[in-house]
Amino acid sequence: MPKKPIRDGFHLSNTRRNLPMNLLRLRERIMNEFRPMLHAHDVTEQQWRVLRVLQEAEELDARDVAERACILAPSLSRILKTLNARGLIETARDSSDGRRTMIRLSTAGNAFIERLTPESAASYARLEKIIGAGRMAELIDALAETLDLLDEAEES
Amino acid sequence: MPKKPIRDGFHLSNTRRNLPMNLLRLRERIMNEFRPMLHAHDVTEQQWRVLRVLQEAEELDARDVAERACILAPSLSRILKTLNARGLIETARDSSDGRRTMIRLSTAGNAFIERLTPESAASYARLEKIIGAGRMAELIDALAETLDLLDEAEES
DNA sequence: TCCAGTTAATTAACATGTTCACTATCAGGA
DNA sequence: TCCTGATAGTGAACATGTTAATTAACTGGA
Repeated sequence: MPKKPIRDGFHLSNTRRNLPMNLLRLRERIMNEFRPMLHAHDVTEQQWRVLRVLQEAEELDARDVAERACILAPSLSRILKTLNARGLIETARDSSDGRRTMIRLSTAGNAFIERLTPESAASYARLEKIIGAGRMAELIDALAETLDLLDEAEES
Repeated sequence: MPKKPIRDGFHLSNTRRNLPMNLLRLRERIMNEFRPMLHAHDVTEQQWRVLRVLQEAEELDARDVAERACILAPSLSRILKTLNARGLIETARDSSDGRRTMIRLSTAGNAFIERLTPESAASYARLEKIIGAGRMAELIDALAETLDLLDEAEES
């Protein structure tokens, strides 16, 4: 039986020292840098994530898009409908598995991304200047490593 | 003029090395640990954040609650309405400033939090075991420091 | 005192988050 | 072949995110 004293077994950590809260707060501040740009081009954060994930992968099924963009399946259904109606993506049933929907950027979608990329890169550069390139890289590494730890723990 | 070569001025960083994306991904994994508990007690993430922020502060106006819980004013309006109807909080107009709404936990609200605290603490402890207490503390510090940097930059 | 400018909060409208339910499809065995 | 179970995707319902517009209340001067 562990004997080490716990200060207060039933006390919640202060929200200023709370990991999920700090992740949320930092992300909010950072997104404030990007939101005006996205809004000016009439895309939401989530739509932009979908487009970027597609740009990286050429073609993906909906499941992979959802996972990579951190979007739940029901939300993705609606987002894909919107992006499709807007002509930014193309969808097709997988011939080898009738359940899957394959998704890819359209020519217009690629052009759209390229139009926004300079602004996005500029915002990112501003952030990097404030945070510091070194610190920013360390933070990204720390986040990625922690993600890996959670993935490993999940498999057991 | 800086001469250092930029690999591609108009190239977006890979989403696996993207700070906002990693913040989002890690937060999602972590919240997966807490969501079942919140759902079992019929509170949303956001409602829980509001309750916890109130617990820390005794009494706050809506503006402070919104800022501390990372919730926008329109969302908070709806959430307060829900929590009030449920008897977990009490609201009153500020006597010295008719615009402000002062908010505090009700007795039932305090009891509710205390009922969930053991489960929440247990989830947090599980996470800490997976991530490592040291790494977790470092990560929280790094996030807090980065937040401070952004705050300072904003003031100028 | 009056008024223009600011702030706190709410409402509206649309997009997304979240869980549940449901359909269609696939995979593996009896 | 049939059946059970698992997977991909969608629809529904309610809560929240996001921006814009609105109302009420405060503030600081002319």
